[in-house]
Amino acid sequence: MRRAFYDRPVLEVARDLIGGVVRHGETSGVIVETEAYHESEAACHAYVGLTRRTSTLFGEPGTAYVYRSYGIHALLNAVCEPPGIGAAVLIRALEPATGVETMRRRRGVDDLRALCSGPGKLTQALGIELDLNQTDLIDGPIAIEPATTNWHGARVVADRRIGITKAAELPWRFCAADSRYLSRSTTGAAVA
DNA sequence: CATGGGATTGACT
DNA sequence: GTCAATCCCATGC
Repeated sequence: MRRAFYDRPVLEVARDLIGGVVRHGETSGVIVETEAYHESEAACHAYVGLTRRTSTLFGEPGTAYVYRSYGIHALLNAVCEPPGIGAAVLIRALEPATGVETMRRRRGVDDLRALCSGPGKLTQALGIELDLNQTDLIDGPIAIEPATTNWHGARVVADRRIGITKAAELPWRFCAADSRYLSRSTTGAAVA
């Protein structure tokens, strides 16, 4: 993607990333699930304002925000909106594409559907750790490529975000309808 | 400096 | 369905 792709309202970016391809080294997968986070709502890390932790979120759009969750997992986000606004899209699930054997080795499981069907799983499968926080998604080790033509027009459904206690009512989770590689099934309605 | 809380996962009842 | 693992970092004394 070009930087301008991320320099837009985070909800639009979250929806438009469905079908895109995340690549790190030889491993890659098609994005089938995302969530949007914005400084205006309490579930977003940037809600507390500018701190050492959140400085990445307030930086250049098209930057990777990688942080540790529950002391165990690394979670990957794409920073959005202009500098000074804290917003990002959490990449929650991928359909494995390339480097599948490497993913299986890193994950310690064989089932294709278990490799990247969760935000902590996909970072493990792609070998993404905290040292990649703040790296550039336009010209850095992690790349996000546009959707291939067969993903254009793919149906997207919106739903409530998963695993949060604040602002849980917002329908800011976006999923490829009928994908078999989601972290959880959906109940939401189709999005334009 | 001590404390508390997670944008999760996998193992177990 | 329940629950512990484990660490970064914000906050408060």
